[in-house]
Amino acid sequence: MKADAVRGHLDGLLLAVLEPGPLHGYAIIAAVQRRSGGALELRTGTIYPALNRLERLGLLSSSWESAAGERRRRAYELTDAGRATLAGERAAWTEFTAAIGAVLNPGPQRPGLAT
Amino acid sequence: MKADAVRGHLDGLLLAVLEPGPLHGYAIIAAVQRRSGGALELRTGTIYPALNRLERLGLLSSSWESAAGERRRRAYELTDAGRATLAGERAAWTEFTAAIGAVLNPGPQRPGLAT
DNA sequence: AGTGTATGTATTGGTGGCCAACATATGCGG
DNA sequence: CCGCATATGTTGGCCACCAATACATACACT
Repeated sequence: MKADAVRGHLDGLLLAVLEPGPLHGYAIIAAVQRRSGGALELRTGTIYPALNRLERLGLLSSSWESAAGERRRRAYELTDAGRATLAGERAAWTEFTAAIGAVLNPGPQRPGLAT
Repeated sequence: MKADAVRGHLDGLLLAVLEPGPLHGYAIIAAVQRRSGGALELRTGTIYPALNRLERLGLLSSSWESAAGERRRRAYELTDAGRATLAGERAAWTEFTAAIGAVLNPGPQRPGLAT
């Protein structure tokens, strides 16, 4: 998978992996990698600014977890607005793949029956 | 569809619309738009440099058509290398959608049955 | 006690690909 | 002869993401 592959779809990925429950940055990277079967390897320089942005937009909320004997970690959680946006991202993804897919793999042409 | 949507997939689109036969620039834009159901509207500033690049790479060949009573137009045609690359782009597209899709819409989890 | 490794958060600079805008030319209908 | 649709092309700019870097701490090992 080329480096730049997630371009334009990063927000959806982040929101999606946070849907089941809160995660911190490192765990988000691991979750994306796992759920993609190892195909997507996000970098910290990619997600931290993105998480920050999503929080500023009100799609995520964060809180520091500092259990004793643990490094401090910041857990991100979906807000209601985030959930709504995630639904939108999923719809956009469907449209996007349909559009590109239709050009890349046009179904069997049936001349004369096109609508 | 956001403006930047085709980023990273442009080459595949161009090769795909040229698969059935040669087309000139303007017709390529129209073909992509038609096959995508109107969702993808490429700009001349997008495709002309791209077509040039693909020709330099040997994936396309071009020839000027100048029928009498017609504006001059440059028809682009797939080369064998272009056809091979198109196959690769299709495979890459499948991988790409599988990866993003798996993160965005993880199938019903079946704990304990994961492979 | 000291060293290394894995975990964890964060910032900075750079790049490349696409778009918006612009420039130009011509066939054709009114 | 004027405007519109068709047609090919160039230039500048933006911005999202990556690579590299920096730093801090828990824990295992010696």
